[in-house]
Amino acid sequence: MEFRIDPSSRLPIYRQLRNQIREAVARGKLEPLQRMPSVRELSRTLVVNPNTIARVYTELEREGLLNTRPGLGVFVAHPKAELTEEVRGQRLERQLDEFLTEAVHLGFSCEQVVSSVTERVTQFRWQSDGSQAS
Amino acid sequence: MEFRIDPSSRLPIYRQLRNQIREAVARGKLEPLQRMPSVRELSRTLVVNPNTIARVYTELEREGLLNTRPGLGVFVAHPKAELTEEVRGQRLERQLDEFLTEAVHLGFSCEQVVSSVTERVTQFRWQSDGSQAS
Amino acid sequence: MEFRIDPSSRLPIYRQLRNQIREAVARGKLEPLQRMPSVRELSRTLVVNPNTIARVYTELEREGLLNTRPGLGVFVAHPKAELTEEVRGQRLERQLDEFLTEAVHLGFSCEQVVSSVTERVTQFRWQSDGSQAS
Amino acid sequence: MEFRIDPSSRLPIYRQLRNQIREAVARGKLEPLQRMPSVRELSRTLVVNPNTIARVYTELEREGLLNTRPGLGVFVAHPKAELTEEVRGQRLERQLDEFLTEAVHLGFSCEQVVSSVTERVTQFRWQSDGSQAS
DNA sequence: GTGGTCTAGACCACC
DNA sequence: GTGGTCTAGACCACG
Repeated sequence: MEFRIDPSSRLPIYRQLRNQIREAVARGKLEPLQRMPSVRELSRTLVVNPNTIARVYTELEREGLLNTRPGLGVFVAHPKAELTEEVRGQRLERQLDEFLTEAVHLGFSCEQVVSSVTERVTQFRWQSDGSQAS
Repeated sequence: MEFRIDPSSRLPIYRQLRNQIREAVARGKLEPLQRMPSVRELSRTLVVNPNTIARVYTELEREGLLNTRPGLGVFVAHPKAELTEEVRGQRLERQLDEFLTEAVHLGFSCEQVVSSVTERVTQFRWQSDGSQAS
Repeated sequence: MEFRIDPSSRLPIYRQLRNQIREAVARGKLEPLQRMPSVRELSRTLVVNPNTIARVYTELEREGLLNTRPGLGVFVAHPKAELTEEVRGQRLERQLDEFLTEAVHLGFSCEQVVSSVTERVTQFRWQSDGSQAS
Repeated sequence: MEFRIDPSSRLPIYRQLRNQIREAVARGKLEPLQRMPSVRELSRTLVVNPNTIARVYTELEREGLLNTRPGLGVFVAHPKAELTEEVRGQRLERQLDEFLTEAVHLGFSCEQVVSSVTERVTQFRWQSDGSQAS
């Protein structure tokens, strides 16, 4: 995996990196048990302070996406959904409305949006249906 | 239209309000030429610093969503998409990937996501197809 | 509320403070909507680096115990349980076993432990029953 | 006895193992005079560095839970509570408050907590009352 | 070697 | 004034 930081972005470095890792996991480009680059290593390659990298890893661990083993390194975790159905539904809806709002203001039509979704959705790693949701 | 500030959100007040206005326009709850509440009025009803409200209006005017007519008030603008086809496509894609990433991590299945979209999409005000921007 | 840091403790400063805040909330000594001391203020009174305080506040916000409003300060949040019943049950059990293990090694009897619990339990702020649990 | 290391735990290996041994003793699954697996043996079965196992045994010997007899192996010690009544009480209280704090934040009710305790308490090996320690 | 903690001090955004 | 981000550099614990 390669990550890239855009220093000219108004988005803080740690958020850029965090988002990229989250997306990579969601796309299956990073798989469970896989080892992440070490804090110092990523720090060197991205030319970013080690503390900033460590912060990203710490946050993603708290979210359950990564596991860190002291002395060994940081690893991609097995997915597990710990949230209530209600909360999960609310969050999906909120994200969806944000997306649709943006799409409207960009001037797209309903059909264009739906077809974008059905097309793009194939690039991600989904739970098999039935497992856990509303 | 009613707007609400959620103090428990980590999102700054001005962004919460800006997002709500953008969404209201996208949903057709605010229509072109409609008058917005004055800065002072909104400031009172939301119990928010007038400077903060003014900032929101200013930003939305820059985005082309609102028009300020000095002495008369602030009005919802007619939509106009000024971006190139390429930029619009990129932005939609980026927003979409963000949404899909979140959906994966929330543990939803592909089918659930697609059905949420097709259902929710009806609540927004879309361009009729073909006309899409320019 | 008063917080105290024991520099001679092997527990990191940020964990000491975090635990104290969590316990204060659980005991009702800190109530929802109440304002927390500012980062800089706590930093001065505890003679601890502001970054360390900020870290505590950030983590507690992510846990849902605190809300931070940029420019205004940090506030105690309204409680909300977002986790699955299953996860909640597992965590309670794990904490309980840890406690009981310690109690055994300290040489207490079953009766002494149960009476300690029933007595001590009154000092905390509980959900009314029925609301949400196994 | 079987011990298991959970890689997805943020707890260092040596602490996971130490806790498991302490809990096993408290539950009576490990009894006084019983022989523990050798350092090399445990190292192989858990796929853990021998130094790490040795460290655990050393620490538990210092705590008085284990006895090492050079050339013979490591054995579970006879329990002996050497602490003063005051210290024991303080420690129990501290552990208990920690447990109750967690329970509150998980959203349990008072009744649920008490019933969990009275139920779970039967799985541990308690001192008969009166004799409590010394 | 790995990650975790802490400090000092800078600069920015929010209200 | 508030909190948020980032850097530099130190020291410690883990395996």
